[in-house]
Amino acid sequence: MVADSSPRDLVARARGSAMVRETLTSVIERALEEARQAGELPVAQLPPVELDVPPSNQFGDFSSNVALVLARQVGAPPRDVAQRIASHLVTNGGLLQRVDVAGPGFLNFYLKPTWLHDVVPEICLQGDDYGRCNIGQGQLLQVEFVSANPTGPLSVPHGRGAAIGDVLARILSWVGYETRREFYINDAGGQVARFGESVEACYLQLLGDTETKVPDDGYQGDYVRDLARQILAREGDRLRDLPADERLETFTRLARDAMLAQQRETLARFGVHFDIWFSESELHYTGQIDEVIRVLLENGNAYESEGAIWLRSTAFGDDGDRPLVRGNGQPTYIAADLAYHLNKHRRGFQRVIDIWGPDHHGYIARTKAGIQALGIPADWLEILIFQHVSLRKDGEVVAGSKRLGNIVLLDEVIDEVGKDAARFFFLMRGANSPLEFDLDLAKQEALENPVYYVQYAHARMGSILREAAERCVVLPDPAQTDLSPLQHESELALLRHLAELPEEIRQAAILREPHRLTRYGQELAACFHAFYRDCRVLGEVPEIVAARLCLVLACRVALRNVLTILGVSAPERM
RNA sequence: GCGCCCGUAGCUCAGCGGAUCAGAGCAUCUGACUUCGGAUCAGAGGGUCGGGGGUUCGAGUCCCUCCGGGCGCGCCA
Repeated sequence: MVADSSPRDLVARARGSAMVRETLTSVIERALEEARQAGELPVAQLPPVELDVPPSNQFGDFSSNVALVLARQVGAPPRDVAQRIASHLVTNGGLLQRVDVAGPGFLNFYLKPTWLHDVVPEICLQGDDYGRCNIGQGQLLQVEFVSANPTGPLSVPHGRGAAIGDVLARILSWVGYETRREFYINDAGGQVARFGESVEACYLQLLGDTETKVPDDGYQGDYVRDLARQILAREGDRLRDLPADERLETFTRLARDAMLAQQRETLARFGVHFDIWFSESELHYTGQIDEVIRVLLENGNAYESEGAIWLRSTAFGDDGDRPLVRGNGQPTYIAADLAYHLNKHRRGFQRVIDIWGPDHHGYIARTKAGIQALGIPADWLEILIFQHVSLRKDGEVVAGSKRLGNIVLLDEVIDEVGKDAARFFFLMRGANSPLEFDLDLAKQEALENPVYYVQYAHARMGSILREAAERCVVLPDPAQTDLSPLQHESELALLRHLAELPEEIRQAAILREPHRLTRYGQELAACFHAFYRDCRVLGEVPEIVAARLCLVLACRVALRNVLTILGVSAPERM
């Protein structure tokens, strides 16, 4: 049952599959360079080498379209170019077994068959770290998301933003960034004051005041009255007799704190924890907003007109100049936001990603213009917009409109479908696509539900390993086990998927697309279920039992890592 | 009017730095349990990738245009 492994082979194995792409890429790059020096590729600059996994393994383990990309520059038919490259590829003694030129000019690479088997011990060796890499090189990076006004509970769209931000942050830390999650509390503007005013009015009404009404542009929901009741229960009627401005200030503060606490609690049960809660009002009272305005006036990127101060955002590609300070002397939201981003920049973040809802896309141009006006490069800040969320319930689509007052709360969704399903569903679509969240499906404890499908695969892995223990089968050491019995098509397909995890994570990070991992999880689960059907683990001859148990161990590591990144639990039993 | 997003199978959506890209899940139909969890799996039907131009040897994929849907365009945050 022990492999034919000399120590040297084991070393080679341990370096194994995560480096397969890198190794192959450098082999190709070397061939390109040699071909160029031989005068066969007369181009100034060689393109980056892209490796794809072909749709069918009859096209090899990996393929590349470099020849197709180069053909025009070289001025030769793609297949000829491919042939020239292929002739410089070194195949002897290495990873690479064979290269084909196929179709219009693809290079198809066939690797030594053992490369897939080498994946298993490597995964088991790396364990919780399988899938990590270091393209971020420890750069300090911030993801800012949710950042709701503290004037109400979090709703469904906040949930989508929270899931995207949280998982993107985790993905980025997996690829080597030093990542911080930050929540910007918009607690300084007129909205918060109006909210305080609304709560204050309810409070006074509870004390029998029939004169005071909630302002028309105030907040009307039941939660406002609930909050007033809580304050009444805790503080009694003593707030009634405070001087008017002090009373409003008090209610604004109490209301803000209460909503913030509630939002924080909702996020916690959603599995989202922020490193920093940054208060907008801090920017006001520390003079950072005044400073930004002064700087912009001094460097000529702001000017006074019509009694207001304007950001010259048109100088940086925006459609119009934007007010920074109103006629009444109050700074606008943008002024605060620019001060905030300058603050982030000063805190040393090498890159910042803001995740905004669809209603904010109009602010991208002015914000980017603003930071440039402050001397910060436009690409230092990335703004990711996610699209609208609708809910499907009992076959009907629920609008979730704020205007109609029927907003659905994130808490309600978590209550109904649970944290795991909620997170998973929010991440099933690309941020650019509108998302229809099917509550009925998310709630089902059945195979149709993708979350259960994936989690069930994990539970099934656990079940096999438990059953093995029941039967007193000793768990094999993957590094010492001959894995060559893994030859069934289902086993090979599973191995290929396992080998791709690091690349999937890398792509999800580079493209800022967390939804790739929910899809990957579904694919991996599907591969595992197919393997389970085709290949019995226990009760076979010992060599096969050992090899397949190793495969199961590796699958469990990979799937658990995916679920960990998604913030979805990986149950041993269901 | 301007801007952003979307339009791919009956439904919800992947694929969009061109080729090896016509895909997944659900729904529908048909099959598979003395055995590690059938909460599973296999198979089938189903799409001129919104329309039309263009670039290209080659276009869901890039460009233009039109149509349809969603959302934004305050000295609100």
